[in-house]
Amino acid sequence: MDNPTLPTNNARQRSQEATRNRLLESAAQLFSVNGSKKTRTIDIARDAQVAVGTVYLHFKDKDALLKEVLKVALARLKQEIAKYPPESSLLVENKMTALASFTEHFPHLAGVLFDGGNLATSPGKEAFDFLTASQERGLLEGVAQGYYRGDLHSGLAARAMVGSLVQVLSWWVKNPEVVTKQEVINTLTSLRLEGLGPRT
Amino acid sequence: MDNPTLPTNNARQRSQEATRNRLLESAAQLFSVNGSKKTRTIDIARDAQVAVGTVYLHFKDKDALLKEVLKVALARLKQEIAKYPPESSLLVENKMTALASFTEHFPHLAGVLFDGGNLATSPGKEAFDFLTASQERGLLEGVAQGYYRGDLHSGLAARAMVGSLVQVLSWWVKNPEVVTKQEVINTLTSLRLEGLGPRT
Amino acid sequence: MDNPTLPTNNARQRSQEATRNRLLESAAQLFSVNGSKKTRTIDIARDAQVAVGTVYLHFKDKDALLKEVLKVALARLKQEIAKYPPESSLLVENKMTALASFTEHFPHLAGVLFDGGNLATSPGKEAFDFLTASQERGLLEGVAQGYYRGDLHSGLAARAMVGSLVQVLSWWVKNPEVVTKQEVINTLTSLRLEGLGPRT
Amino acid sequence: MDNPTLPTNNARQRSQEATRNRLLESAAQLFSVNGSKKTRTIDIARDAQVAVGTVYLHFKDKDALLKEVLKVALARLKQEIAKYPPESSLLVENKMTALASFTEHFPHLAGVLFDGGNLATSPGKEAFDFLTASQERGLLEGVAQGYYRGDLHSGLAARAMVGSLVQVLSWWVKNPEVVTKQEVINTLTSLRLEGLGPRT
DNA sequence: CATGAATGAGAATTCATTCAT
DNA sequence: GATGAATGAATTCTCATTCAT
Repeated sequence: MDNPTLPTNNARQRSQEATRNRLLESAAQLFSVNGSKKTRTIDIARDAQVAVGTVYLHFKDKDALLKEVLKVALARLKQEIAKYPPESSLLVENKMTALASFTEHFPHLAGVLFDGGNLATSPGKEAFDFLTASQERGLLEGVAQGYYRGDLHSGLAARAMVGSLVQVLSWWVKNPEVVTKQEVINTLTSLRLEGLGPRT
Repeated sequence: MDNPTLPTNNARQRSQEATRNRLLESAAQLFSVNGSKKTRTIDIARDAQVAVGTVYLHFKDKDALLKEVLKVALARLKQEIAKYPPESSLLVENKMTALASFTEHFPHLAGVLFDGGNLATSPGKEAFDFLTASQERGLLEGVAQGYYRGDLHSGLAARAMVGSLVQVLSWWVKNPEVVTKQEVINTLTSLRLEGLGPRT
Repeated sequence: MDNPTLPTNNARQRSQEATRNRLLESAAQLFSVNGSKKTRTIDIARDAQVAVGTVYLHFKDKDALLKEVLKVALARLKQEIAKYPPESSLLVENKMTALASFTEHFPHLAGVLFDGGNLATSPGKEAFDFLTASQERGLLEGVAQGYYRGDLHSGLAARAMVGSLVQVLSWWVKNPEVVTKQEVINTLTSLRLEGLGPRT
Repeated sequence: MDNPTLPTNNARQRSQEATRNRLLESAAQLFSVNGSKKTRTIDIARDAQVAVGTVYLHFKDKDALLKEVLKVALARLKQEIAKYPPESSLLVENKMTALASFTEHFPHLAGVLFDGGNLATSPGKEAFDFLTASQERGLLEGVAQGYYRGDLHSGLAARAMVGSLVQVLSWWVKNPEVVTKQEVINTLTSLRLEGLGPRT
């Protein structure tokens, strides 16, 4: 009943996938700390405990590896956001919590995704556009339902919001002990809703 | 009164300085578009219409050139801010206007200064810290005087504010025709003061 | 009479040999099209529908595979020539027919055997020397018997003859529809015997 | 009247061109002896007494260098052929002399140009086609004027002739001491005109 | 001072070969 | 025997920096 080749193949496949994942993780970590340009492929390989050639077995070249990291990061981010029911998307706090959780669970992915330098690549742009579009959509919906003010340029406001998110989260990645997750969420949420104006 | 050598020297000095300035401008432009790591020194030289060697006549190395660009950018930004009386520093609109004017007049410098990748380098850090500290100081003052709410983590809030500034302005640099300067100022100002909450 | 293991062994042996032959064929084809240096072992394996490792089960290394291909090619060529009675070896037309038949039946082998690049390697040299020596021998015999002119440098003439053979046949391999086998044979034969001079 | 910059520029230009030529020569020599694939760029650089980087200063990559060598070779060959008056193009001996002279004066270029492996590249193909077309044209003209027989497939015959030329000349490059230039010319000429048939 | 060809250390990439499964 | 992921030496190619003119 057992074909002697199948288990082997499965084991191989599993180990291959494990190697690929290790490479993605190592790359994410090193890219997020030093930037992709300053990270040498050999360092990624070493960190993942494989030979240099193995990097090229799994990814066409260094750039393809970066793109794949960004792709994974975006997927994980979407996953995290999807945990909240879509009808609650207007609740700013939920969105901020999702973003903070993503950053908390996948700090390296966040570090790469929120890195300004990577936003120039196509998957980086896609990620950035996803965030901006998502913010703009939320803004427009809120305006339509009377929750938000309608006098702002939506594209500009969306960009401003993404800017603060990205800035705060990428800083938090590197300084996780300075503030708590809750503080991050609270600050982003209330700044967004009320700005700096005094509580009424 | 005229010494035949003096004009030559002056002319030389002037042309020398002109070359240096052209190099700074070319570097700023290229750095702002492609990032410093991806910009080759030979491209800067070409853009400034000089030989590669000339770059090294004016700057110790590529890194020194980047530092100088950031230094100039920061100086120009401070200059712009200094145009407003210090006692009015609390007026958010003035600050935003200064930032927008800086971006308008020196788009390439803004592009470099507000680039996430460059903010990580040591001279970039100084610029970033200046911005953050300036925001945080403004925030704390405002809180002390009762204008601003006092329940936010000041470092976090400052970073969020810098994030939206940087994001909006660096986007505006690349899309100057989409929104007017006044829209940029208004959006940043009212988002900061009132957030997305509906007008009362 | 039949041992249950024997058929298995025979089957194995047969499949083993089949694999080896597939590898030789794939190698011949790829070598003949792209040259051995530009052909990757993995491509040979893929073409033969086996894993890379299998190549090394049948051949010590890539070079041994090339040598084997050339050896097989030379053997097949000799086989084809042997179909004609030795006493008729002087009949140029017979030789040409043998060469054309070899090329027709084993185009890939001909492609490898007649490839200038491969003729430089040690096993290629053997093949090339066989061809040249065979031509030279024929020439000298013909001279001795008064059929051929005796004023040519035999080595040089032999080389020239091999050159035209190789050139024409390797071109024919790639353009089989342009000329018929008979045209190839006729052209080679009469060019050899009479040159371009007008018929008397 | 003398601009102090001009002499410098000229000297520079001359030295640059000299370096480029040295690189072309070294490449031709090494390619012709070992083939382009087995020749390392660093060896070319060493042979030309420059650093590796210099190779890439003058040629986009290794392949561009090979193509340039082939281009130069073809140009020189045409030059040699052009030394004879066009109306004498029917004189086979003149053509053979031109080819032999080219081979004699530029053995490395001949070695590369007549290498089967290089005929796959576009400039190699161009060179080969030039030779074949030139042979075919001569053949057709000769037939028209009644000098040559008209019963051969011209394309096939042209290829056969190119084959013997290339073979003989590339062999002569590597064995210059075995036969004299005159023997080469005589053999090629009379084989072409009369074949192996006995003198009448 | 300015030039730009040359340098060469350093990084990316390839691919024949191995070996654990 | 067969497999194909992994290896790493070997090679190509890049680019900041120098220095003779």
